[in-house]
Amino acid sequence: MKRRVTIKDVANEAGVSTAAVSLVLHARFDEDGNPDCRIGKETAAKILEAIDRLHYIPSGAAAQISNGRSGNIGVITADISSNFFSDICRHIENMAFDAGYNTLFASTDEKPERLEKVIYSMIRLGVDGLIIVPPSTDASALEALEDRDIPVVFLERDIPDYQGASRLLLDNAEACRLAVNELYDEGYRRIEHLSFDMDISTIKEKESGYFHEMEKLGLSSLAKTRKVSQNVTMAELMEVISQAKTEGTEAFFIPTNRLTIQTITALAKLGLNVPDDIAIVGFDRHKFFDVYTPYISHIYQDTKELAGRSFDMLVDMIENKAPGRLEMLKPQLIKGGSSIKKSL
Amino acid sequence: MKRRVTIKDVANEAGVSTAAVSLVLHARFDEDGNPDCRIGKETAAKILEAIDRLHYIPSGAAAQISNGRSGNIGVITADISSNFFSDICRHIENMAFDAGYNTLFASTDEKPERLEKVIYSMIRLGVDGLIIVPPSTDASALEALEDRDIPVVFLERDIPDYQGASRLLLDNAEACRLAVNELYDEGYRRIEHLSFDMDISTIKEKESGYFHEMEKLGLSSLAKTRKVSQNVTMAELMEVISQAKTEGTEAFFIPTNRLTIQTITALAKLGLNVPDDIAIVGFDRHKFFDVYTPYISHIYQDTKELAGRSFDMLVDMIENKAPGRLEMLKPQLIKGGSSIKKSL
DNA sequence: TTGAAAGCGCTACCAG
DNA sequence: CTGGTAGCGCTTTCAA
Repeated sequence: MKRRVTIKDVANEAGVSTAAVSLVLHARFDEDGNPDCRIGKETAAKILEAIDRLHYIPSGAAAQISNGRSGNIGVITADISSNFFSDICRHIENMAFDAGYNTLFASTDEKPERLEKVIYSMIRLGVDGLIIVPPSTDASALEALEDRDIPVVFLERDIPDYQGASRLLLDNAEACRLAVNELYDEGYRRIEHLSFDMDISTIKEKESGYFHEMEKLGLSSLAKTRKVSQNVTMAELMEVISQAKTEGTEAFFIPTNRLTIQTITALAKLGLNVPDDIAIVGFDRHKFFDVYTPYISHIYQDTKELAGRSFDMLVDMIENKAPGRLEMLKPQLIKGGSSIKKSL
Repeated sequence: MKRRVTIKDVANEAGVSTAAVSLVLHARFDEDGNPDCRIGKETAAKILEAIDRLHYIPSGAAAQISNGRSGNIGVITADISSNFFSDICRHIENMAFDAGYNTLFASTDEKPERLEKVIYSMIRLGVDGLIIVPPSTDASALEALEDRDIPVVFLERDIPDYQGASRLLLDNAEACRLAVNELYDEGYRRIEHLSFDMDISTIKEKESGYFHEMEKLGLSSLAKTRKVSQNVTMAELMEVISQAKTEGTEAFFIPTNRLTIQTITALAKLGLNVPDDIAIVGFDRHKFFDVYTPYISHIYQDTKELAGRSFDMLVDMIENKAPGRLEMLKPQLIKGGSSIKKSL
């Protein structure tokens, strides 16, 4: 069995103390090879050589235990295999890498009870901070984080009861305004809201935003929401849609990306045309939109911006002990053929 | 500043030694509440209570440092935001979770030089084993793993020069046979191979497999491969395709998922029809296929099986010191409308 | 400019 | 059945 190469081995090899090695390990060097710490240039060079020769890689665990910082940040989303979230994860991974952090990912599967377990794992592993897309508005799973003063950024969705976190949220009222008005302006009236039945801040905001807009347009009497379970089967969704079609629905505002895709699929299977049979404004972009005809009109939030700003907020909290703050992201409407004027 | 709750605090709170706490922490309990270690039922209960009261979470770092095992496995893929890989990651995450392992993810972006950095990070963090989708056939980035005898499983692609790893690979010769023959049987003759220009074992195997099949069918004179950079732009791809169309290409066998999607997109933008203008057999499934018409014929490898078998192989190596072994996965042809008989 | 040594939280061995 | 204690690899103070 091979033994781990430790800092001691390096110290021996270079004929110095472990302290010197540690110092050099964390030093930055100027162009002459001088470290920015109290170690001579020659000594430092000897040490670097020894590190190289022995293929030494310091143990993060040992470092973590002795100085309290892990250099890890955790990212908890609903599902890392979903398009929208894995995109965000990827951007965070890149930024974190450049900033010298490691990124740990985990998925909740939208199950509140998994959040607690995942947080437990992350704390066990050691994280300096966490970016979380909460699967519900329930704050109880975060107790362990509060206990430990671990900085948290809520991304895209909020847990209003949890104190001290930062938040990066989409202006959902504005998103609803854009979506509903787009359909209205193109001549649709029986505009319905189709969404998942979930206890998530954004889902709720979008629903009330929708009703609010319909009211402003004087369409309260036509306003209607249809909700499906997040595990909805294709057959069930098709049933819901044909039911709607029978009742005269003209357009759907679908405020989640996954359901947008599923609905398009269901419409295709039902042989219904977009937008002639049902017009659509969806939410978030999907690679898939590029190939589908007509192009799906959607509310767009830039994943790169989402990732970048949430990461910056987190690092600010970790490194500068910045207090939690709230930031809003402005949604954009991307127009496509799925919401163009009804041909009568 | 709040202080970490440690095993000592728990020991004090319960009035026992840290050793007792550690034992209880790792014990399993039968239905009577008896731990499977030499600790009395009452003592154990007291300890569990203390753990609960103090919201104690053990430090993985400290555990790792004292017993050498991290309980982590690493999964390195090309890009965690790609459909195919994130699917695999998700399945591994679930299995690992159930088996008591944590999963660490990282992406190489198909850049060989990033593999080395990512492996460095993983070793730093501590991993008991690694599942790797290599970005090239170059073994040099894995030196650090060899040094440390860290078990490795290559998934889907191989690095033939690296000794001692396990491998779970697709039978690419069979995949090519299925794909080319499907097109041949449907009446296509000018079947071309469209792929990325990359130094990856599977890409090369698929290319030679394609030529081999064309030869067996007596179509050597028509066999042709077109290669594009993995960063190909839509404009470039469209150019390649219209060029091919001009030259009389009837069908493409596209042995990577991403390029399959990109090609479909390009065809749509060029106003070319599938399969009448160009027939297609792609590789790997994409959610997107469900909505696209015609359904894209493709070679299918089950991500869940890929994930499950590679994870099992890895755990076997970690826990039973099993030697590296090679396993093959049989591809399947899923028939869709994208390869049906040419209408003359 | 450098080294010695005291912990960090935990496990595992050994003595009771 | 239980507790004391010596490390694990690293960082960081304190002395030299």
